[in-house]
Amino acid sequence: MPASLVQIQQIFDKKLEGKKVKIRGWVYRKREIKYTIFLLIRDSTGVIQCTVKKDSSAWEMADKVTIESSVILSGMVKSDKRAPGGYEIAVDQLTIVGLAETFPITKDYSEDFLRDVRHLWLRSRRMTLIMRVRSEVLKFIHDFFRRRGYVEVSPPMFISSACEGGATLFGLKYFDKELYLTQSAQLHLEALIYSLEKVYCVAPSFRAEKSRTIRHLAEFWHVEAEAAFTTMEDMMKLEEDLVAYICHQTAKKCKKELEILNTNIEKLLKVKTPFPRITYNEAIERLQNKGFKIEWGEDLGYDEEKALAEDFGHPFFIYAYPRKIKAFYCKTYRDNPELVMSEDMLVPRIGEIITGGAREDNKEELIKRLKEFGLRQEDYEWYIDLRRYGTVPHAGFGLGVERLLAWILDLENVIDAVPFPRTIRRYYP
RNA sequence: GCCGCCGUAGCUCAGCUAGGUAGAGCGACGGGCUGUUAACCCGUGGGUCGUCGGUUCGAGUCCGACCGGCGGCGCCA
Repeated sequence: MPASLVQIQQIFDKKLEGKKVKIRGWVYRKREIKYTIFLLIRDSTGVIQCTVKKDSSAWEMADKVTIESSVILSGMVKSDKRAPGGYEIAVDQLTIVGLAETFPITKDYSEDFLRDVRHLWLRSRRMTLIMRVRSEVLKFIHDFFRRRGYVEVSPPMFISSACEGGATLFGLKYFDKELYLTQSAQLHLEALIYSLEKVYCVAPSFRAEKSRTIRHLAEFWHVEAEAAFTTMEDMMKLEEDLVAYICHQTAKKCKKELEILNTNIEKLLKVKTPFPRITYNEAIERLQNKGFKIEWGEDLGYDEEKALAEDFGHPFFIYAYPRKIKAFYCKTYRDNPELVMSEDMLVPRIGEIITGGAREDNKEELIKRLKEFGLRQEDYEWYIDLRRYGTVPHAGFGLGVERLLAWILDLENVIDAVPFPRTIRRYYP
């Protein structure tokens, strides 16, 4: 009977003991003693020990094979207490698909070195698990929005005018013109609510912030949503529902990955809506009581955010900020124009994971605010048009995927939440 | 942009305080071992000590500049 091609996990799940199987994968470990070669073979589903005896016709190939070589092998599945996981394959046939040169990653490594060989480190168990969870989290995000009637849209990456501060734009040559990489899809999403009403996207945003921290990437994945006939309060409810949904689904569907990654699953299960909400004024008061030297009107620094986050231990909101420390498009409170309807969701250790709020929907107010920020009206005429033709109260938000993942998975740095991180210093591989 | 730390073998590091022939472990290679669990034992190779300059009879070590990286702040998701 010919060996049937299986994935490694099936050998452990389906009790293929006594059956002849064929697997394809990579050599994860190789250990040799006089009459036996042990090969630990990994594929995308798991790792299994394979034994090659000296009298086997596969001996010659097994002797030659190196760590990380790609192979196809077949043999009998046997139960053996000495094998990791309880099963192993007694190999009778081994083909080397790609003989690997000496693999540079060994048991002694530094963070720095792993960043240089990121393209190879992605094969590690740890990175593989993180990438799987990332994939699931993205799926949960799409599931959530679609159930709520949101339409996925595809915003442009090339833009002609800034959304956030102009200093953090990446400029680039666009034919004979100067353009920028987008910092946020928000402005373009706003244009789409006039027909679709509720829209969202998952797309990269690019920011030339010269930040050297564990929570900044020059290219990060941004979940953004925008909805018509919506207030900031509606949006905060949507945000907390989304984050709670992601946490609960991840805890449930990625239990195995979270356990191997040694993640605090309890933390995810404890996430409950509604999240605590404090105003900016309350935040300042709390901080002053804690002894922070901060005055009303100043923006919260990372130390301040961290101190507040420790009080809650869970995601929470700060809202109603001073107008001057938030973006031009934020809508002011009509009864107190010094404050804007802007809100941040913060989590312990990482800080801000979401910023959202109501957008200024009055044409005159918007033009006034553009001037206040020293922006040229002609660069934003298309955006002002959205207030000229059937303006509507609306709100939206942006969520940083890597920051959320870093919090969920207790990662030390957001760079591990993305396969090929781009920071001010790193763009290779 | 400001502040701090780091750079020695393919990898992880010691050597620097107090200048005097370049070291260890892992990996690689060769050998040994009848079941290994990132095996173990014996052996062999492997270095412009980040770069340039200075001090000195002599610099990995002391001094200066530069380059590269990591982290903190600010800014942000």
